[in-house]
Amino acid sequence: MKVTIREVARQANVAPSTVSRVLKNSPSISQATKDKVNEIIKKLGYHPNEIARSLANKSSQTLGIVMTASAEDSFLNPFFTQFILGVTRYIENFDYSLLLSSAKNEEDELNQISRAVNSKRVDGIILLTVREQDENVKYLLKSQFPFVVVGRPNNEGDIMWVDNDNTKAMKDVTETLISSGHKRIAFIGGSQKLQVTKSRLLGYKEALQRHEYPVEKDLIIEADFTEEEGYRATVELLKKQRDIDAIVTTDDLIAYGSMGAIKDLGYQIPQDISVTGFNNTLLAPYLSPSLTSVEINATELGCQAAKILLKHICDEELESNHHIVDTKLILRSSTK
Amino acid sequence: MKVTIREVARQANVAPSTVSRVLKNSPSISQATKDKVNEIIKKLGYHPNEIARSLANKSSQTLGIVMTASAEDSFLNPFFTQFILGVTRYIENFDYSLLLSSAKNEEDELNQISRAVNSKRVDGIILLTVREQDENVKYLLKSQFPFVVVGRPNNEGDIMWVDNDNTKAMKDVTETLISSGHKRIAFIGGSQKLQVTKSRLLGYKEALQRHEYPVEKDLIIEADFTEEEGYRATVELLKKQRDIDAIVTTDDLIAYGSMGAIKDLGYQIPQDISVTGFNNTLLAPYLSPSLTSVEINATELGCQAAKILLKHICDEELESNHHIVDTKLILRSSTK
DNA sequence: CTGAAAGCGCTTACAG
DNA sequence: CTGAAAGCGCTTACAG
Repeated sequence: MKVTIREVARQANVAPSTVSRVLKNSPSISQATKDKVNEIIKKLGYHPNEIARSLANKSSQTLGIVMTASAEDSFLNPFFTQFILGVTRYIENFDYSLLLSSAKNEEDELNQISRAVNSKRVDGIILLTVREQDENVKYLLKSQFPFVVVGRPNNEGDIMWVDNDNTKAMKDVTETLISSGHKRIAFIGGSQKLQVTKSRLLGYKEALQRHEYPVEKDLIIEADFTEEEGYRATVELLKKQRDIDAIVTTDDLIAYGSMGAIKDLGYQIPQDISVTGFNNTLLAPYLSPSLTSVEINATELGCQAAKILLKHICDEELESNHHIVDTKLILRSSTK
Repeated sequence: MKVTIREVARQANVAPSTVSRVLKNSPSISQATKDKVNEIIKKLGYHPNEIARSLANKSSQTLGIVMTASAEDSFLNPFFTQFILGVTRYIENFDYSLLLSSAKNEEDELNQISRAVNSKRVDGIILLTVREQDENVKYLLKSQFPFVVVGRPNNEGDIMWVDNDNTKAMKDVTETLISSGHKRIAFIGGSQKLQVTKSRLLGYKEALQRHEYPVEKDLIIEADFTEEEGYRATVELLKKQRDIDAIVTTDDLIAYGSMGAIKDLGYQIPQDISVTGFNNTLLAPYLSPSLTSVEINATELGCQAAKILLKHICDEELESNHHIVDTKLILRSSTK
């Protein structure tokens, strides 16, 4: 037999509204009544129906995440799982849940998002990516629906976001290489249209300039986030240029491809050329040589994204509309 | 201004119940009325409130998954992400959603599960693991709540499950090695208390017996699912035994550790000793030599788990209480 | 083919 | 300190 608030009320000889107040531990209820009601609750094993609660409260106590097409195929990256873990860990303290949906492709993302928004099943949404002209962001802004994005958006002021300090992270990498004696450092990054590439490239340049190294255009090269592209870019680089003694990349997979090219061209890692990755994926410790990379702390990003979004939803004061999560350079055998 | 079914009804000059029927495309509504109502729905951008729907229907149109403690820390395994993807892809065709929660540890799992059950927020639950004496399973059984588990349970008859045919998979691996001329094949597996280890060990034995190879106790060794344990087990094996020319393992990480030990002891892979992994993790293609492994099709497992559970929830006829997902042996350079 | 009414299981403003 | 009533936004059995 199903037990509802009415049944509890009946057996406790009180009104349903009283039971409801006991449930939220309202100060206006006498201790005696609370004890009596709680006893019946326990006896009957009563648990409130959260659907009914959501309807009455007009709040689903749920956040939503749409797995984007791009997030899916990069299974190499533990990012998604770790991020989710950070989110769930944080929100369960507030009795919030996480609703997940997956988009088949880029266009499908908007469907998933609008469904989540319109169905009233979530109180807020976390976007795992931001694009240059982001339709998802535009839609959410127009709908005045609470959301937070992962990654630094163009129009920073308007929306909430969490991200690493990519510029600082890449500056660290480059400066570490400089201080260990590397003289000519190349940069292989993703599309320079991406904000994340821009930021990391900037960090690379800042480090060079700070140490009065020239910034050479020919040492900066674009590659997609694949092994093949890392390989291609590295071959291109090493065929034309001499004296390169380090290559920094913006992704472990690019670095892996790069390492393959370096070996194939007869160089040794790190004796002749040092290589660094980014994102500290599962791969990094298992490559040979193991790959120096940058840990981005995805769990912490998830936690902070949830935190900022939840605060906004609960109308709490936000000190800032964003949060920067620290990175950590993990030194391994691919650098000297 | 929020738009509800009442507002649509008012503007269309019909009753809310009629709008509701139009929404589910009830055959008892005239086409003229449907057209009229649909026009208003479109004009107002009306979307039903799914929370209210759930309450009225007593169905949340949602499945739940609890991330177990063990699932979390094996980030090497893309299993979780792929599985989730399979689930979401399948259920969205039925307008179902996926609710995710994470357990801090083994005991916390039951909390998460009972919360999901009692809150009425999910119509069914997917368990990512089954244990020997599984409290979660007991609880769900007692609650008469729909659920499906990943992995073959002890009391197969009672509950729904999806799994690979681990026995067949390992038999394939072993027979492939036999047919390529390997003479003395060792087995390193996880705890023999685990059903999955038992099944894989059985496959190994069946292959040997079928080809009239002796089953030697000394060639079968237990190790945890870590690199270190794979290393330890392999050293133990190779120190005591001669003429081993292949080692099959039940996990890529064990295989990775094993490969390290083989190299350190001065043997070549695969010339002297072939090695195989299992689960075809992200690692496998990137190791040197790249690792032969067994693809378990986690996405398909997720899809089938969702399918069987959804059918049960919808009271559809189930041909079977379980589903076996095919595995695929991926041959790479670690075997000859 | 359509509508009025009751109900899903809660919450909360109001009254006492 | 507590209760009766109305409401959250839907659905569906019943009546016509």
